[in-house]
Amino acid sequence: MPSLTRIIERHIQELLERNGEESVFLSRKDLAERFGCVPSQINYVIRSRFTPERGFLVESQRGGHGYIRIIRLRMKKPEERANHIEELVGDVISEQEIKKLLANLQERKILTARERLLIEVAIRFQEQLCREMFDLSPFKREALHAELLKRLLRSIVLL
Amino acid sequence: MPSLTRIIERHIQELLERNGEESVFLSRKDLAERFGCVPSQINYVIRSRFTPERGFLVESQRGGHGYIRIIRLRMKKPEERANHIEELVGDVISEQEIKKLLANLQERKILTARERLLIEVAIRFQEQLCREMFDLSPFKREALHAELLKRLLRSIVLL
DNA sequence: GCGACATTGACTTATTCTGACCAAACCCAT
DNA sequence: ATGGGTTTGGTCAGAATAAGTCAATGTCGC
Repeated sequence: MPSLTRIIERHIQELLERNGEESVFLSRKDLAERFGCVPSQINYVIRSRFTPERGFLVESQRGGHGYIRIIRLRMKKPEERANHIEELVGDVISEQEIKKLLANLQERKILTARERLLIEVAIRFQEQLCREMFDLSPFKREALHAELLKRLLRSIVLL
Repeated sequence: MPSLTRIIERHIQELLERNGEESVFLSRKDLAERFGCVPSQINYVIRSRFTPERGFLVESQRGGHGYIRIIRLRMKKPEERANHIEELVGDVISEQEIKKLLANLQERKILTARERLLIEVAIRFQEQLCREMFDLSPFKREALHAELLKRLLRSIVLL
Protein backbone atom coordinates (compact mmCIF):
# COMPACT_ATOMS: atom_id res chain seq x y z
CA MET A 1 0.00 0.00 0.00
CA PRO A 2 1.27 3.45 -0.83
CA SER A 3 2.58 5.75 1.85
CA LEU A 4 0.57 8.64 3.12
CA THR A 5 3.04 10.96 1.45
CA ARG A 6 2.30 9.31 -1.88
CA ILE A 7 -1.42 9.58 -1.34
CA ILE A 8 -1.23 13.25 -0.52
CA GLU A 9 1.09 13.83 -3.48
CA ARG A 10 -1.46 12.17 -5.77
CA HIS A 11 -4.24 14.23 -4.31
CA ILE A 12 -2.42 17.46 -5.00
CA GLN A 13 -1.53 16.37 -8.50
CA GLU A 14 -5.13 15.57 -9.14
CA LEU A 15 -6.17 19.02 -8.05
CA LEU A 16 -3.67 20.39 -10.53
CA GLU A 17 -4.96 18.19 -13.33
CA ARG A 18 -8.52 19.39 -12.92
CA ASN A 19 -9.15 21.74 -15.81
CA GLY A 20 -5.43 21.89 -16.35
CA GLU A 21 -5.19 24.45 -13.61
CA GLU A 22 -1.77 25.92 -13.38
CA SER A 23 -1.92 26.34 -9.63
CA VAL A 24 -3.84 25.24 -6.53
CA PHE A 25 -4.33 26.88 -3.20
CA LEU A 26 -4.17 24.50 -0.28
CA SER A 27 -4.80 24.83 3.39
CA ARG A 28 -2.17 22.95 5.32
CA LYS A 29 -4.44 22.61 8.31
CA ASP A 30 -7.36 21.22 6.32
CA LEU A 31 -5.22 18.84 4.31
CA ALA A 32 -3.67 17.48 7.47
CA GLU A 33 -7.09 17.01 8.96
CA ARG A 34 -8.48 15.34 5.87
CA PHE A 35 -5.63 12.84 5.71
CA GLY A 36 -5.41 12.40 9.44
CA CYS A 37 -1.84 13.47 9.85
CA VAL A 38 0.15 16.14 11.55
CA PRO A 39 0.40 19.44 9.61
CA SER A 40 4.14 19.27 9.14
CA GLN A 41 3.60 16.14 7.10
CA ILE A 42 2.27 18.41 4.39
CA ASN A 43 5.55 20.29 4.43
CA TYR A 44 7.34 17.03 3.93
CA VAL A 45 5.22 16.14 0.94
CA ILE A 46 5.93 19.49 -0.61
CA ARG A 47 9.59 19.54 0.21
CA SER A 48 10.12 16.11 -1.26
CA ARG A 49 7.77 16.21 -4.25
CA PHE A 50 6.95 19.70 -5.41
CA THR A 51 10.42 21.14 -5.80
CA PRO A 52 11.62 23.71 -8.32
CA GLU A 53 13.85 21.00 -9.75
CA ARG A 54 10.69 19.20 -10.76
CA GLY A 55 9.10 22.28 -12.22
CA PHE A 56 7.01 23.51 -9.33
CA LEU A 57 6.95 26.84 -7.58
CA VAL A 58 5.52 27.05 -4.10
CA GLU A 59 4.27 30.17 -2.40
CA SER A 60 2.80 30.32 1.05
CA GLN A 61 1.54 32.65 3.67
CA ARG A 62 1.26 32.18 7.40
CA GLY A 63 -1.25 33.67 9.76
CA GLY A 64 -4.87 34.50 9.17
CA HIS A 65 -6.09 33.39 5.75
CA GLY A 66 -2.86 31.53 5.30
CA TYR A 67 -2.37 29.20 2.37
CA ILE A 68 0.05 27.11 0.41
CA ARG A 69 -0.02 27.65 -3.33
CA ILE A 70 1.53 25.17 -5.70
CA ILE A 71 2.25 26.32 -9.21
CA ARG A 72 3.06 23.89 -11.98
CA LEU A 73 4.94 25.16 -14.98
CA ARG A 74 4.61 23.51 -18.30
CA MET A 75 6.04 23.94 -21.74
CA LYS A 76 3.79 25.55 -24.29
CA LYS A 77 5.00 23.20 -26.99
CA PRO A 78 5.78 19.79 -25.58
CA GLU A 79 7.25 18.63 -28.85
CA GLU A 80 10.01 21.12 -28.46
CA ARG A 81 11.57 19.36 -25.56
CA ALA A 82 15.21 18.63 -25.41
CA ASN A 83 15.37 15.05 -24.34
CA HIS A 84 18.55 13.35 -23.31
CA ILE A 85 19.84 16.22 -21.27
CA GLU A 86 21.92 13.73 -19.37
CA GLU A 87 23.72 12.75 -22.55
CA LEU A 88 24.03 16.27 -23.83
CA VAL A 89 25.67 17.50 -20.68
CA GLY A 90 27.43 14.43 -19.38
CA ASP A 91 29.27 14.27 -16.08
CA VAL A 92 31.84 16.92 -16.86
CA ILE A 93 31.58 19.89 -19.16
CA SER A 94 33.78 22.85 -20.09
CA GLU A 95 32.56 26.41 -20.27
CA GLN A 96 33.16 26.32 -23.99
CA GLU A 97 30.89 23.36 -24.43
CA ILE A 98 28.29 24.94 -22.18
CA LYS A 99 28.20 28.02 -24.34
CA LYS A 100 27.79 26.00 -27.48
CA LEU A 101 25.06 23.90 -25.94
CA LEU A 102 23.13 26.91 -24.73
CA ALA A 103 23.44 28.68 -28.05
CA ASN A 104 22.04 25.60 -29.70
CA LEU A 105 19.10 25.38 -27.31
CA GLN A 106 18.32 29.01 -27.88
CA GLU A 107 18.54 28.49 -31.61
CA ARG A 108 15.95 25.74 -31.28
CA LYS A 109 13.72 28.09 -29.25
CA ILE A 110 13.94 25.86 -26.23
CA LEU A 111 15.45 28.70 -24.24
CA THR A 112 14.89 32.42 -24.47
CA ALA A 113 17.83 34.79 -24.57
CA ARG A 114 17.13 35.83 -21.01
CA GLU A 115 16.97 32.26 -19.76
CA ARG A 116 20.23 31.48 -21.47
CA LEU A 117 21.79 34.51 -19.86
CA LEU A 118 20.60 33.45 -16.42
CA ILE A 119 22.20 30.06 -16.88
CA GLU A 120 25.46 31.51 -18.07
CA VAL A 121 25.63 33.93 -15.18
CA ALA A 122 24.84 31.21 -12.65
CA ILE A 123 27.59 29.01 -14.00
CA ARG A 124 30.11 31.82 -14.21
CA PHE A 125 29.44 32.73 -10.60
CA GLN A 126 29.87 29.15 -9.50
CA GLU A 127 33.10 28.95 -11.44
CA GLN A 128 34.39 32.00 -9.67
CA LEU A 129 33.43 30.69 -6.24
CA CYS A 130 34.93 27.29 -6.79
CA ARG A 131 38.13 28.74 -8.13
CA GLU A 132 38.71 31.69 -5.84
CA MET A 133 37.09 30.70 -2.58
CA PHE A 134 37.44 26.96 -2.52
CA ASP A 135 40.35 26.37 -4.81
CA LEU A 136 38.84 23.33 -6.49
CA SER A 137 40.60 21.52 -9.28
CA PRO A 138 39.49 22.20 -12.85
CA PHE A 139 38.05 18.74 -13.04
CA LYS A 140 35.92 19.16 -9.96
CA ARG A 141 34.76 22.52 -11.18
CA GLU A 142 33.67 21.09 -14.48
CA ALA A 143 31.84 18.31 -12.72
CA LEU A 144 29.96 20.79 -10.58
CA HIS A 145 29.13 22.81 -13.66
CA ALA A 146 27.69 19.75 -15.29
CA GLU A 147 25.55 19.07 -12.25
CA LEU A 148 24.26 22.63 -12.02
CA LEU A 149 23.59 22.81 -15.73
CA LYS A 150 21.64 19.58 -15.69
CA ARG A 151 19.49 20.73 -12.83
CA LEU A 152 18.77 24.05 -14.45
CA LEU A 153 17.89 22.53 -17.79
CA ARG A 154 15.84 19.74 -16.34
CA SER A 155 13.78 22.17 -14.33
CA ILE A 156 12.57 24.20 -17.26
CA VAL A 157 13.07 21.99 -20.28
CA LEU A 158 11.76 18.67 -19.07
CA LEU A 159 8.41 19.80 -17.84
CA MET B 1 -11.90 33.02 0.15
CA PRO B 2 -9.37 35.72 -0.02
CA SER B 3 -8.64 37.92 2.96
CA LEU B 4 -10.14 41.34 3.33
CA THR B 5 -6.68 42.75 2.93
CA ARG B 6 -6.34 41.00 -0.39
CA ILE B 7 -9.70 42.29 -1.56
CA ILE B 8 -8.90 45.84 -0.69
CA GLU B 9 -5.49 45.50 -2.29
CA ARG B 10 -7.14 44.33 -5.53
CA HIS B 11 -9.56 47.20 -5.42
CA ILE B 12 -6.79 49.75 -5.15
CA GLN B 13 -4.78 48.08 -7.88
CA GLU B 14 -7.79 48.20 -10.11
CA LEU B 15 -8.16 51.88 -9.53
CA LEU B 16 -4.54 52.27 -10.56
CA GLU B 17 -5.00 50.16 -13.68
CA ARG B 18 -7.83 52.31 -14.94
CA ASN B 19 -6.36 54.38 -17.72
CA GLY B 20 -2.96 53.42 -16.48
CA GLU B 21 -3.16 56.14 -13.87
CA GLU B 22 0.06 56.67 -12.05
CA SER B 23 -1.67 57.55 -8.79
CA VAL B 24 -5.01 57.39 -6.95
CA PHE B 25 -6.51 59.45 -4.20
CA LEU B 26 -8.37 57.48 -1.57
CA SER B 27 -10.47 58.30 1.45
CA ARG B 28 -9.58 56.03 4.33
CA LYS B 29 -12.95 56.51 5.98
CA ASP B 30 -14.95 55.74 2.85
CA LEU B 31 -12.89 52.73 1.97
CA ALA B 32 -13.31 51.34 5.46
CA GLU B 33 -17.03 51.88 5.25
CA ARG B 34 -17.32 50.31 1.85
CA PHE B 35 -15.49 47.19 2.93
CA GLY B 36 -17.05 47.07 6.35
CA CYS B 37 -13.91 47.28 8.37
CA VAL B 38 -12.18 49.48 10.82
CA PRO B 39 -10.20 52.37 9.27
CA SER B 40 -6.86 51.20 10.50
CA GLN B 41 -7.31 48.15 8.32
CA ILE B 42 -6.66 50.42 5.38
CA ASN B 43 -3.38 51.43 6.91
CA TYR B 44 -2.54 47.80 7.25
CA VAL B 45 -3.27 47.13 3.60
CA ILE B 46 -1.06 50.00 2.58
CA ARG B 47 1.72 49.18 4.96
CA SER B 48 1.83 45.58 3.84
CA ARG B 49 1.11 45.94 0.10
CA PHE B 50 1.95 49.35 -1.26
CA THR B 51 5.48 49.59 -0.03
CA PRO B 52 8.52 51.12 -1.71
CA GLU B 53 9.85 47.58 -2.12
CA ARG B 54 6.93 46.91 -4.37
CA GLY B 55 7.37 50.13 -6.25
CA PHE B 56 4.87 52.45 -4.57
CA LEU B 57 4.99 55.78 -2.80
CA VAL B 58 2.26 56.94 -0.44
CA GLU B 59 1.33 60.47 0.57
CA SER B 60 -1.46 61.46 2.88
CA GLN B 61 -3.11 64.38 4.56
CA ARG B 62 -5.27 64.47 7.69
CA GLY B 63 -8.09 66.79 8.61
CA GLY B 64 -10.83 68.42 6.57
CA HIS B 65 -10.22 67.19 3.07
CA GLY B 66 -7.86 64.48 4.03
CA TYR B 67 -6.75 61.81 1.61
CA ILE B 68 -4.36 58.98 0.98
CA ARG B 69 -2.55 59.08 -2.33
CA ILE B 70 -0.89 56.02 -3.76
CA ILE B 71 1.68 56.53 -6.46
CA ARG B 72 3.01 53.75 -8.62
CA LEU B 73 6.64 54.20 -9.57
CA ARG B 74 7.49 53.43 -13.15
CA MET B 75 11.03 52.32 -13.67
CA LYS B 76 11.57 52.75 -17.35
CA LYS B 77 15.32 52.85 -17.52
CA PRO B 78 17.08 49.53 -17.07
CA GLU B 79 19.66 51.21 -14.89
CA GLU B 80 16.93 52.33 -12.49
CA ARG B 81 15.54 48.85 -12.25
CA ALA B 82 18.98 47.46 -11.57
CA ASN B 83 19.51 49.90 -8.73
CA HIS B 84 16.11 49.12 -7.32
CA ILE B 85 16.93 45.45 -7.29
CA GLU B 86 20.32 46.10 -5.78
CA GLU B 87 18.53 47.70 -2.85
CA LEU B 88 15.92 45.00 -2.56
CA VAL B 89 18.48 42.26 -2.28
CA GLY B 90 21.03 43.94 -0.06
CA ASP B 91 24.20 42.23 1.10
CA VAL B 92 22.58 39.32 2.87
CA ILE B 93 19.29 37.60 2.18
CA SER B 94 17.45 34.57 3.55
CA GLU B 95 15.82 31.96 1.37
CA GLN B 96 12.47 33.07 2.68
CA GLU B 97 13.10 36.59 1.56
CA ILE B 98 14.36 35.39 -1.77
CA LYS B 99 11.15 33.52 -2.41
CA LYS B 100 9.02 36.48 -1.54
CA LEU B 101 11.13 38.78 -3.64
CA LEU B 102 10.94 36.54 -6.68
CA ALA B 103 7.18 36.14 -6.34
CA ASN B 104 6.89 39.88 -6.18
CA LEU B 105 9.08 40.44 -9.22
CA GLN B 106 6.99 37.99 -11.18
CA GLU B 107 3.83 39.74 -10.06
CA ARG B 108 5.31 42.95 -11.40
CA LYS B 109 6.16 41.28 -14.70
CA ILE B 110 9.83 41.85 -14.20
CA LEU B 111 10.38 38.09 -14.34
CA THR B 112 8.60 35.23 -16.04
CA ALA B 113 7.67 32.10 -14.12
CA ARG B 114 10.38 30.14 -15.91
CA GLU B 115 13.02 32.66 -15.05
CA ARG B 116 11.90 32.56 -11.47
CA LEU B 117 12.20 28.80 -11.49
CA LEU B 118 15.72 28.92 -12.90
CA ILE B 119 16.78 31.35 -10.22
CA GLU B 120 15.32 29.21 -7.45
CA VAL B 121 17.11 26.15 -8.74
CA ALA B 122 20.42 27.99 -9.03
CA ILE B 123 20.16 29.29 -5.49
CA ARG B 124 19.13 25.95 -4.07
CA PHE B 125 22.10 24.30 -5.71
CA GLN B 126 24.45 26.88 -4.30
CA GLU B 127 22.89 26.46 -0.89
CA GLN B 128 23.42 22.74 -1.06
CA LEU B 129 27.04 23.10 -2.12
CA CYS B 130 27.87 25.69 0.49
CA ARG B 131 26.24 23.69 3.22
CA GLU B 132 27.23 20.15 2.39
CA MET B 133 30.54 20.50 0.61
CA PHE B 134 32.03 23.57 2.17
CA ASP B 135 30.27 23.74 5.50
CA LEU B 136 29.87 27.52 5.39
CA SER B 137 28.09 29.39 8.17
CA PRO B 138 24.50 30.48 7.57
CA PHE B 139 25.64 34.08 7.39
CA LYS B 140 28.19 33.41 4.67
CA ARG B 141 25.69 31.39 2.75
CA GLU B 142 23.18 34.20 2.86
CA ALA B 143 25.82 36.65 1.72
CA LEU B 144 26.70 34.44 -1.24
CA HIS B 145 23.04 34.07 -2.09
CA ALA B 146 22.65 37.81 -2.13
CA GLU B 147 25.61 38.10 -4.46
CA LEU B 148 24.37 35.42 -6.84
CA LEU B 149 20.84 36.77 -6.81
CA LYS B 150 22.01 40.27 -7.63
CA ARG B 151 24.10 39.06 -10.51
CA LEU B 152 21.31 36.97 -11.93
CA LEU B 153 18.71 39.69 -11.67
CA ARG B 154 21.01 42.42 -12.91
CA SER B 155 21.91 40.44 -15.97
CA ILE B 156 18.38 40.12 -17.25
CA VAL B 157 16.90 43.31 -15.90
CA LEU B 158 19.46 45.32 -17.81
CA LEU B 159 18.32 43.89 -21.11
C1' DG C 1 21.03 -4.21 11.07
C1' DC C 2 21.74 -0.29 7.74
C1' DG C 3 20.17 3.43 5.11
C1' DA C 4 16.71 5.98 2.98
C1' DC C 5 12.34 7.54 3.25
C1' DA C 6 8.26 8.80 6.24
C1' DT C 7 5.96 10.50 10.46
C1' DT C 8 5.41 13.09 14.61
C1' DG C 9 5.10 16.98 17.74
C1' DA C 10 7.17 20.81 20.36
C1' DC C 11 8.57 25.15 19.37
C1' DT C 12 8.96 29.34 16.25
C1' DT C 13 7.52 32.82 13.09
C1' DA C 14 4.41 35.50 10.28
C1' DT C 15 -0.14 37.68 8.96
C1' DT C 16 -4.64 39.54 9.63
C1' DC C 17 -7.84 42.17 12.04
C1' DT C 18 -9.51 45.20 15.74
C1' DG C 19 -9.91 49.05 18.88
C1' DA C 20 -8.21 52.47 21.96
C1' DC C 21 -5.68 56.46 21.77
C1' DC C 22 -2.84 60.19 19.17
C1' DA C 23 -2.06 64.02 15.69
C1' DA C 24 -2.96 67.12 12.08
C1' DA C 25 -5.81 70.08 9.12
C1' DC C 26 -9.97 72.43 8.50
C1' DC C 27 -13.79 75.54 9.77
C1' DC C 28 -16.47 78.71 12.01
C1' DA C 29 -17.72 81.81 15.83
C1' DT C 30 -15.91 85.29 18.14
C1' DA D 1 -6.51 86.16 14.10
C1' DT D 2 -7.56 82.68 17.14
C1' DG D 3 -9.13 78.91 19.58
C1' DG D 4 -12.02 75.04 20.21
C1' DG D 5 -14.82 71.61 17.87
C1' DT D 6 -15.02 68.50 13.96
C1' DT D 7 -13.10 65.75 10.55
C1' DT D 8 -9.75 62.85 9.00
C1' DG D 9 -5.68 60.03 8.99
C1' DG D 10 -1.69 57.51 12.02
C1' DT D 11 0.21 54.35 15.55
C1' DC D 12 0.53 50.67 18.38
C1' DA D 13 -0.27 46.60 20.78
C1' DG D 14 -2.91 42.42 21.44
C1' DA D 15 -5.78 38.36 20.08
C1' DA D 16 -6.56 34.94 16.82
C1' DT D 17 -4.99 32.18 13.20
C1' DA D 18 -2.03 29.46 10.34
C1' DA D 19 2.28 28.07 8.35
C1' DG D 20 7.56 26.74 8.96
C1' DT D 21 11.49 24.36 11.28
C1' DC D 22 13.96 20.83 13.25
C1' DA D 23 15.28 16.94 15.49
C1' DA D 24 13.71 12.62 17.32
C1' DT D 25 11.49 8.54 16.13
C1' DG D 26 9.45 4.94 13.20
C1' DT D 27 9.25 1.82 9.06
C1' DC D 28 10.55 -0.85 5.28
C1' DG D 29 13.50 -3.05 1.79
C1' DC D 30 17.78 -5.14 1.20
